[in-house]
Amino acid sequence: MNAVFKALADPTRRKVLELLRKQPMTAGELADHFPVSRPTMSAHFAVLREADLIESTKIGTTITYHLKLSVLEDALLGFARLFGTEAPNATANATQAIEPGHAQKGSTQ
Amino acid sequence: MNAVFKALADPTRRKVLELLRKQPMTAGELADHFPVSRPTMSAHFAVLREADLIESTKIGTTITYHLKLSVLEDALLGFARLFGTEAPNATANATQAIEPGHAQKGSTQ
DNA sequence: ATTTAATTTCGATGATTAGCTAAATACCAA
DNA sequence: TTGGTATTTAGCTAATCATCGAAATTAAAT
Repeated sequence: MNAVFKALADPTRRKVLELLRKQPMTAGELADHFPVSRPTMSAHFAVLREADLIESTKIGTTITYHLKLSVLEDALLGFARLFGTEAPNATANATQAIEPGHAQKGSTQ
Repeated sequence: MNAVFKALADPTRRKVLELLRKQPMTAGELADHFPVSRPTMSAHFAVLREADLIESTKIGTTITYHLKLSVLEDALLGFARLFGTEAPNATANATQAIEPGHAQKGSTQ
C-alpha cells in the first residue's frame, strides 16, 4: 500500500492511470500525452508497475499497458476504511462509487 | 490535490492522520507515537498543514492538531471519481462510506 | 544482413525530502 | 527574572526522485 501511495504522489503518474482507465494504451501513446522524454515516462511506468497498478503485455516491439483497477481500489478503500467510523458496509458502498463499471450490483438508486 | 497526495505519500504522515481521526492530539502526544525526533515530526505536521489536512489550535505553549476530514474526503473522492464510469451520484455514496458518522457536508471549519 | 521502430537501461545531474542536532521562540511558573 | 516545557526554525547531510541524452535491447521490415 505504501508503494501505491508513493506512485500516486506524482501528477504525471496519476494522469497515466486516468488515461489508462479509458482504454489500454501503448507506452508510446501514453508518452505522447506528456511533455517529458521517453526514458522519463518509462521510469514512471516502472513505478506504477512496481506498485502493481498497471500491467504490460508485449506484442512485437510494442508494449501495451493496462490499468489494474482492483489494486487501486483496494489501496484507496483500505485507506478510506481507516477513516470511516467502522461502518461495516462502507466497503461495499465505496466500491460501487469507485468502480460502478463492473460492480454492477443492483445499485440502490 | 497534489499537495494532499504528496502528504499521503509518507507512512508517518498517514499514521498521524489515522491517530488524529480518533481524537485531536497535541504535537507532543503525536510525536510520542513515532521513533523520530520532534523537529522531524514538526516538519511532517507542516506538510500536513500545507495540504490543509490538519489544523492547529494553540493553548499556552501547547499546540493541538485536529484532522480536517472533509479535505481528505474531497481529495480521495475527487480522485476516485475519475475512475468511476461517469456515475454522477458516486460521490454521495462514497461520502457516506468514508464518513458515515458525521456526514454533514458544508462544514464550517 | 541492415535498417528502422519501440521501449528500456545506464549514467549523470539538479531538486526535493526525511532525518538529525542545536538554537530560537513562546509561554508558564516560581 | 530565572528556569522549565512545548514546539518550531535553522542549518546540515544523506537519500530519494524526476529528468535528461546516449546506449542497449528487441523485433519487425526491407
